[in-house]
Amino acid sequence: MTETLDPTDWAILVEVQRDGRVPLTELGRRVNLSASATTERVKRLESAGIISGYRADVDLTRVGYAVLAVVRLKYPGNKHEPLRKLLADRFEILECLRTTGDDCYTLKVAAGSMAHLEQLVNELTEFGSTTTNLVYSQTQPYRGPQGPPAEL
Amino acid sequence: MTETLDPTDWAILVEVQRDGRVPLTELGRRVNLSASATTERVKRLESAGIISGYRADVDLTRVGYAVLAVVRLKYPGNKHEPLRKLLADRFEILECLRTTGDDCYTLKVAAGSMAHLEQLVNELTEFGSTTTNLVYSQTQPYRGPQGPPAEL
DNA sequence: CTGTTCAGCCGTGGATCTACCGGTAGATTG
DNA sequence: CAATCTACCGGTAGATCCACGGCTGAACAG
Repeated sequence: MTETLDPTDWAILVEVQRDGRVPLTELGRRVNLSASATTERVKRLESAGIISGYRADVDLTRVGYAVLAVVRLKYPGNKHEPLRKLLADRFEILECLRTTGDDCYTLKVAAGSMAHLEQLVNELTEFGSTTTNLVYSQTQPYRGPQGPPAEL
Repeated sequence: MTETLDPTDWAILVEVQRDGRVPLTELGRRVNLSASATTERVKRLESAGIISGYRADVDLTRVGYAVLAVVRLKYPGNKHEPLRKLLADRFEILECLRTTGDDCYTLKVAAGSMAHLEQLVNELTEFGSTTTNLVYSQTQPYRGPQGPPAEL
């Protein structure tokens, strides 16, 4: 459990989060390690589940999703299966966080138009009351951890 | 602008979002295309900005970030530079969405402990009133578009 | 001190992948 | 019809991946 990550591991993590397709030889060059040592470390990070996968980042607006919204869902019941099913079916729901507080779920939703968003929110309103906020802009598409957490 | 994506392009996007490190030859096999044709399409998607990058997914809990939270920030002023600076400095702020509604910003924040989160929220409270919700769980780490948006 | 163990690193060589080339079929245009 | 364009294919040289064995230094027991 207590996998201690040394500075080289963190350097690798920073690099692969920035460029997930960097060849292992080039990665080794950047962190001052041979290709084989780099390969071993990356494989260790992968099989330990620290690197859980690699993914391409797709620009939503350029593929037709002009509208991004944050929808908070106040969900009175505790029948979670129908909601899980909706999440599995509707790929427009990019992310779903279950949280503390009045709004049990916080969703990130992409839609092609306001009409499309309206339809999605209608489906969600089946489950409870919703609060929707449109997204003007997001600073970074995503950003991962760059080092160990501050110790307090 | 109106880059029309055919079903093969979408198949490629789905695959590289699921496995960003798949070799182009294997990717071609999966979408029934030769390696060179696949390479051309991927490069076109990249240079058109549709694929904006590749990144490794790091499991936050396994690298010491035990706490995930959604912080909404009500930001009365319109001096945005100091906030931008904080975002650039604090890598614990994973995502920052500027939205409509009372809460101008919605942030996703990772912390190593409640004390660490408290400190981060204190820094944010310099800018305005905050609402913090802890995250119990998230369905998928992330999910991108799997096809064109519904037409309405 | 000496020998053992082990983790981490390196270099090597065969298999695989990438980048680039020319060639072809079908659609479009003049 | 000829010219052109797009998307595809196959082939090849060079780069990369991957599994292997050897090397080194630290930790440790005798």
